[in-house]
Amino acid sequence: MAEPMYKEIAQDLRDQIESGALGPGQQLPTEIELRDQYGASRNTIRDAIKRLTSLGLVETRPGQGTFVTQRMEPFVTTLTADTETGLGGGEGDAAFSEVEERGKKPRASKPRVEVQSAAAYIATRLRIAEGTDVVTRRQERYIDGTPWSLQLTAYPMELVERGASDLLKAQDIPGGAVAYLNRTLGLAQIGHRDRILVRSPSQDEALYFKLPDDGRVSVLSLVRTAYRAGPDGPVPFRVTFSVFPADRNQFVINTGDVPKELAEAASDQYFDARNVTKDNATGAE
Amino acid sequence: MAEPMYKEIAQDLRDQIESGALGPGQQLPTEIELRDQYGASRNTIRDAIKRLTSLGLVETRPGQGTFVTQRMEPFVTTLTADTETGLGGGEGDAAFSEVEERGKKPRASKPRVEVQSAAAYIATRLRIAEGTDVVTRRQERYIDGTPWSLQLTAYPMELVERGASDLLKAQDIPGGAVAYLNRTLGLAQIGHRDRILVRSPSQDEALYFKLPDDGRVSVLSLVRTAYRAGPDGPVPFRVTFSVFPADRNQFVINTGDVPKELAEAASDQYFDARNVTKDNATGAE
DNA sequence: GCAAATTTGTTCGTATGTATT
DNA sequence: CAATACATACGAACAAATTTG
Repeated sequence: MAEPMYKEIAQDLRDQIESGALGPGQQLPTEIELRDQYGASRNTIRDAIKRLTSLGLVETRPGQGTFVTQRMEPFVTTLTADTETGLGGGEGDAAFSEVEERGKKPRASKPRVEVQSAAAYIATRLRIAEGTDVVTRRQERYIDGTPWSLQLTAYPMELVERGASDLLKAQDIPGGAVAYLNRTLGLAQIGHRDRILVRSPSQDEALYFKLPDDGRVSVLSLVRTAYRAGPDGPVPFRVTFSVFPADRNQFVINTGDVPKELAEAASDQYFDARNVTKDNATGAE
Repeated sequence: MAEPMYKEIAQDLRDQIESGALGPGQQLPTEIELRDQYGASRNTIRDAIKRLTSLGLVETRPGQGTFVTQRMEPFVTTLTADTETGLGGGEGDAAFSEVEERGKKPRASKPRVEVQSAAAYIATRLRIAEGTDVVTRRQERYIDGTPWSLQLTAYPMELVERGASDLLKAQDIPGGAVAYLNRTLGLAQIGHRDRILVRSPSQDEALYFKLPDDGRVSVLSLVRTAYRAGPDGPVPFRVTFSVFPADRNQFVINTGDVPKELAEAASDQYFDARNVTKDNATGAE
């Protein structure tokens, strides 16, 4: 009984949830009922519930009650490119067909195009001088009406000057920008590098994705730099920053020869992964 | 002033932190001082600080004070395989050299080997019947003494029976298990598929990684299924489950031809990524 | 459509415990 | 051992959101 009361209560409720005694979507007893059940004050009960909320196990709805969290059906994005289109990672038309294959309704906003002088984080990745003009194209993606990702792609203005004027149009580029640049400028993408990290959402991101404003749902940030051939090795010509809420997204990376179909459902993945480290922490080195 | 007081106070402190007025590691005023500064009760101040804690912006140390969070230097793992060894994703020796290249001291526990009948989450991925014997090898990895990842790999017992008896030894397999299987059984890995998701840590994982016990730091779960050639397409022969705390890990995926060196530091990555969606949320579709 | 009842949210005061210096 | 700072716990009152009658 070394643990404080609110943690004991939280643990007790947690066990009930994880054992399935309290199923997803089910309502917990009210704070008053729990107060009486556990013989604690309402504030202590609230501390216990706050803990469960922070763990993502329950959510409270003012005027209604406290409910066991219902997991959203995650969507799976394949990060490795289709070798023909050079796409992948939720880009352009490739993302759309991947979504549609799974019986969902994808939608993307019209791109918002801007010409701006490159900030450091863009300039570094495109290996151009800070302040050089770049075209940025911003887009949001939805699946079945739920906001799924935010995306910003930057191209050196030089590509427009050389004839790729459609980059400035606030319209989707049919077949994708990579194919367009190849057609128009003979610019071939020879590879790309993705960089992944997880962080808590900015306030804007939390608002846009309708995430709880206390940062308990992380976002996954994906930065893709695409390269064309150059005399001294690959040269970057495009950088895309994507943001995905971590509670509704999974990612797949295929290397070499792998089966076309995934072996297991996205929803399984979540529960399976928890079993792995069961006794690991206690194990000595 | 629609917002409750504790949120206003939290926002004010948040602005100070994000503007740099309060730098990493710096101590905030004590609860009593903040109470006087803002003219609120101590409990309200504590609510504000709890919010900042949940956002990962500050951490409190009993008896000492509240401090702006110091970010750990993230470590970067390359997920795509070295085509020669077929490794990648923090596996075996490949992981070690990647760590050492960056001037860190890697260490891995001796593998803990078990023979067990395959649970569903292993059997599905190896396409074997549930209950079939599998060899599991568990390992923990450290970088400069900090626990960095937990890993469990499962092989069908059939591989041991066919002669790969070293899989049962509680020792590292020099050159990696993939090379060993190739040497011993002529079993060539032709590809692998990674599956990534982010979730809150289990209690064991939080303990092992010394993460705060309220689940505010997520873990990234990586499931890698490796394939060999078969008459009807790729056949899985190995599945690895890895868990990485999201606050100290980044990942890189190379596709096609890309520069050897990364364009930017791991620590930049974090801050850069936040700038991207600045005005995105407010923008109409 | 409105009022009452229910449920969670916010804020305060107070007392005492625990960790660190 | 004393002082300081955060942690736990209780009680109370009122506010805000939602459902119900």
